[in-house]
Amino acid sequence: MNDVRWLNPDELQAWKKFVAVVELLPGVLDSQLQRDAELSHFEYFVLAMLSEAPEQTLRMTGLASATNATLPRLSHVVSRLEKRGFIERTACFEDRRATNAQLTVAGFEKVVETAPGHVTTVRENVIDPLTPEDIADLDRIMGRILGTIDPEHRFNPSALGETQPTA
Amino acid sequence: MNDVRWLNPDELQAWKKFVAVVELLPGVLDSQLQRDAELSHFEYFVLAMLSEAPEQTLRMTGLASATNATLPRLSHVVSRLEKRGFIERTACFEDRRATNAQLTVAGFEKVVETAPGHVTTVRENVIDPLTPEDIADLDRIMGRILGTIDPEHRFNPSALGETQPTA
DNA sequence: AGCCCTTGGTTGTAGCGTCAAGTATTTGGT
DNA sequence: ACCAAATACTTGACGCTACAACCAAGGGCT
Repeated sequence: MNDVRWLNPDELQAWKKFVAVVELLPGVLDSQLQRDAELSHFEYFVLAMLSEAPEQTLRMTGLASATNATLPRLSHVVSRLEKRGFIERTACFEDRRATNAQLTVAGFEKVVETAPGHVTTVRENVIDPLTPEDIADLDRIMGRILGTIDPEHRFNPSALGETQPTA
Repeated sequence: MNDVRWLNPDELQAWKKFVAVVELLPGVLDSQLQRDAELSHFEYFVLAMLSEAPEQTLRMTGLASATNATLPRLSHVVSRLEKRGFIERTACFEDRRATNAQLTVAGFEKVVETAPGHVTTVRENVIDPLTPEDIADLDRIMGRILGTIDPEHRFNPSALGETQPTA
């Protein structure tokens, strides 16, 4: 029965800090965006992913992958953003089951004006406290964890090397 | 106006992976605990922190710190766990404003029987994909981030070197 | 003492996410 | 050609969290 491999002290210490960050970071990102743009971090992320897509358009499933979200969650969020005039839903011609989500002009402007404040927050709270080696280590470690918790490879590691206002 | 320091390619790549993990990991932890113990990860964390405390008792504020939670959130969660018989609230004699949360026997047993499955999940998804160097790097990096996003030092880095079923 | 500010905690409400169910279309098998 | 299964998405209900408002008790100050 007791073949459980408990965490050793080093593992436990790292895990506790990691859990704390996972618990606290979303609040930090959300509150800045909520205060400055009345957007949750996830809403911003949806708009940002669309802003980088060709024609500012993505199918719902593709957008869900790009934002690490479930389809129901995305559907609700897109509905809200549609009501606020940032996104439009259009039918997909190749597959009539599918729905395209397209950024409106107002939505694109929203991303452009929101991005600087968001990037600044990310820098202050995550990037700038780290050295270049830390960044490389973080990338490697998160890549390894993603390899296990994202077995379907929903996460798309293809889009690299951008200086655009993704985040 | 445009004094924004955008993320360079390395920073952007690491940030995207980090965000994906922060978005996906809670779901992984929650679903295992929900399935096997009908507990959210946060509920489990509350019980686990109490199980390690002297007398299995902590004041609400202390428990909120230990679990990186706000007081209203904790209050609601403790109410639920109290209804399920895992926690009891008792008055605090030194400060009559305060409330003590104490683990019941049933609550302690719940932690004991739930811990192995949880630790296994943590191992499989986070710890085991990493090398010992990765663990050290993760600890260092999360410590640096915590230093900025947790300025009031709610997070308590004192309790180290345990092999107990914290996680 | 009397006042005010702070601290500790609870409660209500509103908003977001998850889960389950449902619809529409496409695909694959026969 | 037909039917079952899979895919793409939406919807509704329920549960949890954040925020704000609130109450009670302590600590300082005069």
